[in-house]
Amino acid sequence: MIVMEELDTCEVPAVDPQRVRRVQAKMTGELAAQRLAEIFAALSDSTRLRIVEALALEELCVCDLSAALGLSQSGTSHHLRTLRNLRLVKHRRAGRLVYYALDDEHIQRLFAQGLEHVREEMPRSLRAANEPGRAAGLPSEDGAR
Amino acid sequence: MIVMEELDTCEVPAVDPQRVRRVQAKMTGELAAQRLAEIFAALSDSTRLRIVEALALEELCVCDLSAALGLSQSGTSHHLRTLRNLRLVKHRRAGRLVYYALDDEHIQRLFAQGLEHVREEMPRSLRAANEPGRAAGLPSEDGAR
DNA sequence: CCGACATATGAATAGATGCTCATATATGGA
DNA sequence: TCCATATATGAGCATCTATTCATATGTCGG
Repeated sequence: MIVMEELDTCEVPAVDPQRVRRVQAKMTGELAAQRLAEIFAALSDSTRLRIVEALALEELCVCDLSAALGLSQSGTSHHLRTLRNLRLVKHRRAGRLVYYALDDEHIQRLFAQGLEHVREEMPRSLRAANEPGRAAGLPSEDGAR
Repeated sequence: MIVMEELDTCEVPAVDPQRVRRVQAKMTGELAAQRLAEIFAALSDSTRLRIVEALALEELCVCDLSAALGLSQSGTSHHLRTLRNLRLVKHRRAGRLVYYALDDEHIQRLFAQGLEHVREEMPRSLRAANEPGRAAGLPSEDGAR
């Protein structure tokens, strides 16, 4: 039916055309793939992942988030914008502060699911993960008060 | 205990030091975050996502995969290497052909979970997703046989 | 062993991305 | 209104990444 002139667009001859067609018929399509890729891209940066993990624990304002992860204010804000644009986080103002939180549980589940996979592959290296008490240059007990 | 000299490493004053410490204590740590980021990075490309989706449907050799998605042989191979390096796909030889498949269900679940999220956000645009019968330049019914 | 086919890989290039510095916006208090 | 604080944003730079082209490796049939 369709075109047919452009059979070998990709110059690759199919070994099993039936299988090829079967797969194509079930594929979701470029559009959704691109949208999904954007979401995974947002999670493809370790810094942003840590932000997501922190926000999964509790709502945080930008400065506390920066402090907790040892990031610059600017960098934190840029990352938050990325997450915001994809509606992965939501925010609310409280005076001059802006509190961020995960927008829904989907991302949290994605994160959890991924972590589960990682844990299986890093049996021992995971041990070194949860460091003592500080992860960056945080106020340790009496830093700021 | 620990260092303490470097309190304001990030130059950002914490609003609620207690909350900051609480979050830090529960964080997984850079290491796991980086590993996880690598995995999400592998899924952050729409082409690779389509490869994953195709392989989730059924095992495919490189040429059929290329044909199904309309990709060049070289490009397909490069992407497969990326996925292979992260142990997201496994492969087996069958003569000159090499068949690829997802390595475990973790990735499939990640993909499915992500797609679920996307579907919620794209109620109507999703309709245009599953195109007629061809997605690339595939053999249409009698192309190669 | 040789030619054909399937896959893998290296190099080169164009485009995307994270980080930092400087600055803009917004809110609250004097 | 003016200043201080909290956050957002734009520009510039160094780095990474996807894609393509050329070529290498590996397997089968003769």
